[in-house]
Amino acid sequence: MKETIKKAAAALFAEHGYAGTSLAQISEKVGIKKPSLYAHFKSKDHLFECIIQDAFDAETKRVEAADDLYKLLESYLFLYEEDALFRFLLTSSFFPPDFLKKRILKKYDEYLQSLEEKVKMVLPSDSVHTEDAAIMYTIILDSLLVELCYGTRERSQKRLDTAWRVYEQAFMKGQKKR
Amino acid sequence: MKETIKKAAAALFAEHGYAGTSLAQISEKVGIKKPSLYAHFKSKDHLFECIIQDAFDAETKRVEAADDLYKLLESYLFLYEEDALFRFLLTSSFFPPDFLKKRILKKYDEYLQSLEEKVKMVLPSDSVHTEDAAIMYTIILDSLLVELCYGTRERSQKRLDTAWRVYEQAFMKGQKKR
DNA sequence: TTTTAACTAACGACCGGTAGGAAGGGAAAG
DNA sequence: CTTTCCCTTCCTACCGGTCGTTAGTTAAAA
Repeated sequence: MKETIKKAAAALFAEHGYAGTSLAQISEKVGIKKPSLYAHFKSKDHLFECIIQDAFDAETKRVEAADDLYKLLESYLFLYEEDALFRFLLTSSFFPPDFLKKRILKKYDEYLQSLEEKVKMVLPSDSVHTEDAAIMYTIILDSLLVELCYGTRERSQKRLDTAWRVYEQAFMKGQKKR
Repeated sequence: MKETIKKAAAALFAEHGYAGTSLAQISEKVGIKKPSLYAHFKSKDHLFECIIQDAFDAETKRVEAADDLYKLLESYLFLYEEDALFRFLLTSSFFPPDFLKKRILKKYDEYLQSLEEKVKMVLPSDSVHTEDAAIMYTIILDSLLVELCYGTRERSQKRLDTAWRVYEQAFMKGQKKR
């Protein structure tokens, strides 16, 4: 049940934001009455925090498990379409409720850092500009996430293709092409 | 007075979102009572729409007046810090209230298109990959806006530097460096 | 027998919005 | 020049509705 509630709430929070989603909407989507939510979560804030913790954990695992930089980028295309929890993470990071702003910023920082380390690990150590490569990678990722929020799937794919061509040319010369 | 209200509302909407900002907060910030707002705007929706129209108009003008691609990117760094109306545009585009989602998406499309045309105008016509250059430019811009929302000023600047170095190398070889 | 998870009822606070009137300024009429 | 009138802009008081949350109860599970 707890998971059912989190799932429904994540979808609603992702679409309408924290302030724009009411407990009445959540309970209705789950199929229970509003006060019943309090048997599982002690407040709206608490519910939100539980979900975002799940979302960060899942995303961290994904990044840690990745071994191909391009595939990691590409995976976000599917993820955005099919995983409400990921959409929740995205919109809540772009626009967190006030009471979580600081903590989310911190987590985003850690996330960026883990991404940079991942890039430095995967890229050949004889590359001269690994730091630049890491920054450029986060640039591509962030722009991809923005495009996913707005554009069509096709346009996101095109953006990824173009960006990756430039990226390979700049930082992976001589490496095996994917 | 109308302008005073719009200014205060824009700052609040930018920080807390549409649903997270109440008319009571706005009127308090302005220094009048809540019902007085209705002498100037017929509803909360209407107020929001007026502001976002202003914001889009201002941003469109800025892009049209630009003649240097790098300077245009750089200008966003200042803009984000000093212009509440721009921050409003940013957050409202990332996360629009439901009743405006469609219209804002459309405006964003037009905005991207005007940006692409701007890039094609400014870049030398003998460039082979003007289309790629245009897409890559929007990638850099979007990622810069994301970083502005989260990171420090310095990190945004670094991101811009790195991205621009790659961009010049890929699309402006042989052109005068800035 | 204790715990858990659901319910109904209701709370105070706040929401966007309305009614109706007071104060002030500017233009028109005397 | 004064008076009247109107329009704008603000106010106080209040509306119905929704918000997140609590109290108290019930029924089934452990």
